[in-house]
Amino acid sequence: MIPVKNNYQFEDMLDKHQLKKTAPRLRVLSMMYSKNTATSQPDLENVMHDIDRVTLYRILNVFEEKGIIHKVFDLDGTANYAVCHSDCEANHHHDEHVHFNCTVCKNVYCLNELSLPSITLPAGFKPESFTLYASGLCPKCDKKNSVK
Amino acid sequence: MIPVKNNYQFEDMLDKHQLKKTAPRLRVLSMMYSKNTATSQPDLENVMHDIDRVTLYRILNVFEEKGIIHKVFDLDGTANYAVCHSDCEANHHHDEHVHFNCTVCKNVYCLNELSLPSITLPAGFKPESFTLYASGLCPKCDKKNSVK
DNA sequence: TTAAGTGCAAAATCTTTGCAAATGT
DNA sequence: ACATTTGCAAAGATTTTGCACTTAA
Repeated sequence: MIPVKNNYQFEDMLDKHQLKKTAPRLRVLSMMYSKNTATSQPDLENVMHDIDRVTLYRILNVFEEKGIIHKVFDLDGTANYAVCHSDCEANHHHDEHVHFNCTVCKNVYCLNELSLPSITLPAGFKPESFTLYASGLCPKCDKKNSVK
Repeated sequence: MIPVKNNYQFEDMLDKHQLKKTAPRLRVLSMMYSKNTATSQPDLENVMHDIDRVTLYRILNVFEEKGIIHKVFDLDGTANYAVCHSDCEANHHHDEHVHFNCTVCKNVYCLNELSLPSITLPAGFKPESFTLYASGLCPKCDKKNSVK
């Protein structure tokens, strides 16, 4: 699990990447670290009405460039962003884990704890990274389903 | 490998799905079966200048609904479509294979021949489908790279 | 003949760009 | 003080919708 972080740690993260510690950036970081699912630009926009749409796009882009978050597309093709493991570097993500996209609530979970089984590709293909996507029912939606 | 098909077979495919055998649909089918990589709407648009942009969107959508093709997003989040295995059904795709996205030519290859190793998800997750995405150099781009 | 499919125009989204004002260091 | 970041307006790009015309069956 990703450990909970406080505001000082978010400020440190921005410092480390030579980013100014602005209110919008700290709020985005805080929101992303408070969830265990990935966040899309619309998710941010729905909550942070006072921050400009464009600013949110720019924050997501710069965080991705710096390796603070990584991008993952959900079943609808919407870009979702999740906080990276400590071993992510700028422009070189180590996001070789499993992404789970719930077909009901649409949330994208990064299952960082699972490692990928190795797989051999046909001759000639030189893979640099792997991601496994699973889709189906997440624990919450599965529970709701069986209760009724 | 997906066997090469002729025009009669494309007409049969449309028949089977209660779709009218129109020229635009036959041309899209023919193009998609002639390649071993997935096709995006822009790909079609670039080649078929005389077919309306909207028609191409609609053809891709109806083919996907009928289970003739399936959608896969590339590294840029662009929707690409690839012809399905015979065991795909309407709205229930069996595309549990490996997708390879080349970082140079951007092509998406469906490696149908590879099956996925089974993987156990954390408790509570009920997966319905899996897809493994790999990205890196495809055989063509790797060859070009090593020649120079 | 008529239901389905296409083309065009226009609307709705989604994302990026340019620039002046505001903010962090 | 100065470079960075933000907000706003506008441009670009992508995808969808409505509707009249055309085509396949």
